[in-house]
Amino acid sequence: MKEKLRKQYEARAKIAKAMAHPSRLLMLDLLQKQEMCVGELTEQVGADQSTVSKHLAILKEVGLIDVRKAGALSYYRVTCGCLDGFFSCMETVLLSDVKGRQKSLK
Amino acid sequence: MKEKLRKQYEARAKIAKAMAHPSRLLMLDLLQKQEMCVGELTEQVGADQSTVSKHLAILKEVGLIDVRKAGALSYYRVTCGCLDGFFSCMETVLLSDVKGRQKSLK
DNA sequence: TTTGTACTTGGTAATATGGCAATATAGCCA
DNA sequence: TGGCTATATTGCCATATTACCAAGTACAAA
Repeated sequence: MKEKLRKQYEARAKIAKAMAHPSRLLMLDLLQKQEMCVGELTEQVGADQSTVSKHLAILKEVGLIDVRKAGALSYYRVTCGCLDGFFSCMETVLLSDVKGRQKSLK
Repeated sequence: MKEKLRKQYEARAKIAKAMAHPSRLLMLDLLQKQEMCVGELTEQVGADQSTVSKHLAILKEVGLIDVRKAGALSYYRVTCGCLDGFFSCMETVLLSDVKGRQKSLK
């Protein structure tokens, strides 16, 4: 059954796609350190509140973040503890990419 | 200097974006196990060869893969060894997401 | 040089994404 | 209830992605 594999890659791609935006990466980074409400995030990100809300919906949709509602406030936080691995791997790729480009310039 | 941080998130987002497609994830998975030429990948992915070639260019652009040319053939391979961490984290998110959804249905 | 194989690149149409403004919804307090 | 604050949703537009076909390049064998 090859169908199942394809669906698995699609599911993974959704997660990667959810992370494929600088604002959302910043938000994940912030929310990993501590939970924050939309207003705080909006200030940090520096975009329109509606835009931030949309980004949050995307991250929540794939399960990367979760909400806790307290009155009129929505506190978001990261659900998984493995994001640091993601980020450090990205840094590795970025660094080796720089090295690779330098080598190819010689 | 907040500018520098923003650029870092943009750089990371490019990597995430490069991975944000099921075919490219499959290709990364395959190329991590062994290097392959475009023809072999095309067969595995099941898309047009030009499409596969473009996906490869995207992955190469961000430094996730590298080429080795042997005559008329182009052998691609993954450059970094930390992709397994990526994939397993994605699985974690997917699993916890399923659990979360089940819980919210109760 | 001609022919064939292996890739890559350019063109194009369909679809998806990202941003802001405007509007809607929800909780709180007077 | 009415008004205020905090979020979420919707509409619309500009831009980005993706896929395929067609055309182009590169290497190799004849």
